[in-house]
Amino acid sequence: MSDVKQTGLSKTYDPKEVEEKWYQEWMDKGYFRGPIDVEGETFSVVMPPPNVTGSLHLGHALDNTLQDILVRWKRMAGYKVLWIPGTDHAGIATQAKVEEALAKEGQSKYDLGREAFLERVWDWKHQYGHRITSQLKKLGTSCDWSRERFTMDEGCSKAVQEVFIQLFEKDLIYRGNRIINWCPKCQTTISDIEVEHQEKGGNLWHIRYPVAEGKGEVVVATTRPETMLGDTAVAVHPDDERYQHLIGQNVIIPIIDKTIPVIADEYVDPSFGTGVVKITPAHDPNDFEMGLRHHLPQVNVMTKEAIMNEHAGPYEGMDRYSCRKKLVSDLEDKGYLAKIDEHVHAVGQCYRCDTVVEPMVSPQWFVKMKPLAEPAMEVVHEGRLNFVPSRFTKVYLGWLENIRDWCISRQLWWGHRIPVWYCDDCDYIYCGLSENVPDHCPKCGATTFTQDPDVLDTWFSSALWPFSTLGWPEETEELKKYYPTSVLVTGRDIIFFWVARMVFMGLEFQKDVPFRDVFIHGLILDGQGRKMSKSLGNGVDPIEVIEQYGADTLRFMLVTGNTPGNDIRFHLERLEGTRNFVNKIWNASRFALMHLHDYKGHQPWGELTLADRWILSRYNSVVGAVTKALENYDIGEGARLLYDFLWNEFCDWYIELVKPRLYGKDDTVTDAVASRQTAQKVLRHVLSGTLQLLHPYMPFLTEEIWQQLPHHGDTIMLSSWPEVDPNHVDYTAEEEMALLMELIRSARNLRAEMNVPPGKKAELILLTDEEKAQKILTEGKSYIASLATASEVSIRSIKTEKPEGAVTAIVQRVEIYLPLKDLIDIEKEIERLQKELAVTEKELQRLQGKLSNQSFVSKAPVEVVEKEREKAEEGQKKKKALEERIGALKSL
RNA sequence: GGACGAUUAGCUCAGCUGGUUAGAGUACUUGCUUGACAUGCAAGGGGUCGGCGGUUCGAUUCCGUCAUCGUCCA
Repeated sequence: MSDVKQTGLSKTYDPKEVEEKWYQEWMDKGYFRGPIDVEGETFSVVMPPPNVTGSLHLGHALDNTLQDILVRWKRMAGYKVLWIPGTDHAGIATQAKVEEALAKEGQSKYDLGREAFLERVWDWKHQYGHRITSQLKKLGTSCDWSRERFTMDEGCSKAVQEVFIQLFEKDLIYRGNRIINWCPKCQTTISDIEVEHQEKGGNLWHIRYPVAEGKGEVVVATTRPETMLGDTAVAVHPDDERYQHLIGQNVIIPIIDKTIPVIADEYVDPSFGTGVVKITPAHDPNDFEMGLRHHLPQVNVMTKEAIMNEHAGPYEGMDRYSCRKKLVSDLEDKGYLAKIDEHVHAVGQCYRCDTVVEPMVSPQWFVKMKPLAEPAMEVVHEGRLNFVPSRFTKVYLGWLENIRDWCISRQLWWGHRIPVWYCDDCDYIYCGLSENVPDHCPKCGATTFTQDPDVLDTWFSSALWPFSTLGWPEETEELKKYYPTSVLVTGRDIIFFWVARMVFMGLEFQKDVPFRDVFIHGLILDGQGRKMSKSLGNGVDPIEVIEQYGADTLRFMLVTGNTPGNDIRFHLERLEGTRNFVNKIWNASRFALMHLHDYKGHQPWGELTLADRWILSRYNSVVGAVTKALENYDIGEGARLLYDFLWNEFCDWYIELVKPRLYGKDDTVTDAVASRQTAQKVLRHVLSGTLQLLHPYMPFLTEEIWQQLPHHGDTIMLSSWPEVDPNHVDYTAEEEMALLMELIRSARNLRAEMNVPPGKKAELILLTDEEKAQKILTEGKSYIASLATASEVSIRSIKTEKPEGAVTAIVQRVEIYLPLKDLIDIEKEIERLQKELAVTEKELQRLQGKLSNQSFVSKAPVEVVEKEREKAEEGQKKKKALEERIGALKSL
């Protein structure tokens, strides 16, 4: 009678209850907390803070799964781990949401006023700010929630002020009247990288500007005719022979009859349009620079709403596009329009609302980038900062090399207020903490100051995230212990926005990189390869996926079959495959548990069978390979290795091989009890270790099973990461099993081709003269019998008489005979063998061709040549055996 | 205009520093209620690795070039 007990586990795994239970347990026990007073090597990560009012999308799910995998792995590997979570106040996005809500009540933020409006935003934050973090918990993220931060909490705000003040004092922050990108809809400036350029079909209008003195005209090409109202010059290239005579003269802007000079500047591209360009310093960044070089006035012709203003003469009050239309038709009527060409050009749009951005001159705050960018580039060259994959280094460096000053002021209410006060009576500026605003202006003695109304770019506070979350500007233990962080995991779309800025801020304020590695992953696309977006409606809600399939399935699926940095197409079918894998592990574990109820933790291994030695060796190799994959950030590769090992080697082979021993039905062993105990030990060891390797990927499932297996410790989370055990590396066992597996497959193939009913046991005769093979066959006889459904397996010498009425296959110098008596059709069998012979001959030919190539033999490494030679020999023997068999059948 | 990535089985993707008979999942075909699992088992079919050159004894892998698609920058 067998020692099988029911486990009480259901046939299919139900993630829901399991996941909630374990997450709660981990939280209650404080397993996620970053230790402070414990010595040891550290591993720290700051979570890219999602928008506080947002909800979890697949991008977050991927990003945080990757972080969680690294974090859980390192924690098991004995590192002192700190993973800080948090959320971002997301200036424009959040403000827009609250404004939207207000609009539904028929109100605007101006109706409320600044203070009341901010209260509303805080209310909103308190109400919805926990949604995304609770969603992250469903995903299984093991971050230290006791240290959760928010970019506008007290500490982060303090850091922001401190950084602003220090940069101001170092002259790295300045206020300037410069050209910025203005979003007429959001009513704020945005930085250069917040402008998205889109190719759009437009026109190139050629406009005649009459020469002021004397006769003639110049024709100017422009994509934005309405800005001509703000022209303060036209420019030509200094070497352009066509226009030499005009340099220094004046031309007249049509319609408004304004006289402006013709200037010469290297910047002008003589081959573009007519080689004469209009210069509008107030509405174009390049013209702005040129205007500075030539001391041209700046004429702003638009309001903040992009409505033409008083400088637009007859067009005052029109929006920029109606103005364009009207102006063009007026020019045409008056004969000033030379021609219209079709022209594709890049139009800058607001990343938030897609409104076409208007370059404008306006007083704003800027960060001087050159001195900050230099060290941020150096650390990469010095190897102190690494990008994974490395190709992203170029993207990062390229941006920093061509960087322009960063406009950090935003005309919003929600955000970090700029810590600057202006004297109401003179031009004195105070920059510092609010509690230290002077009573009297040191310059004029006035007693009233007004704070700058603007707030800072959200990315300004995000840039400080790696040290503000650790408590800076206080000198905290966290900061000492965990800065710099180990790795930043983020999408490739925010290298500029965020990564680069964290690096220079970290270098400036901590004198060290904020993280040593930057692990960049791709974006998640829909099945057709399109970006997921609200407007397309092709988004997939990770929470729905978790509810349907479980977090482990989602996590594993997201990181499988993908290489670092590459985009991922999201296919629902892939979820099913992963769910099946989860279920497979569940059932393999059920099997193990059925046979482990009486497991006593038997001390010695006992006598290991070939199958035991094989699976232990394979398991060991997987331990090494998975660890190495993780070290290289090859998360997908690690997942693949575990999938293959568990499904193919552990389930399909080892469990099948070990069944007779566990059921006590292996009559080939002398001591059935001892054999069973060894099997139990190996089964538990390998399964338990594999679950540990899998834990970073599938935290919930692995914990659930591990808890039921015989184990030491309270949680798999804090169990020690498996290490390679050299005693279990056994290449001989791997080789021997490989032969047996091949034989079994081959025998099964014969049975299938001959339509032997699956349940019917049939005799197998194996012939070989190889001593080694004979030994292996003898040892593996019972495996062959059980897995190839053989009634009897006889092993004989090739020289003995060949079985009659049998079908044949040849595997590595072993001839397999499946005697079927009269059932076989000799003609058909000859045909089958001839097919096989043809394949063998073809391969042999290829090998012989290679070996007879003198340069191959002399130039290729010896091992390679030797390997080819062995294969050729093998093929030769197989060929001979096949020919003999065919000959024998023919002579019947 | 510049840079980067992709192009491998019907579909989705692996394939590290050049030597495997080019792999997986899925789909497909055939047969199976085999005492863990039909979310499963077994056996199979399916690819001139985008085109053209080059380096090499040998190229899916390295180099050049072109094509198509995508992304970023200007």
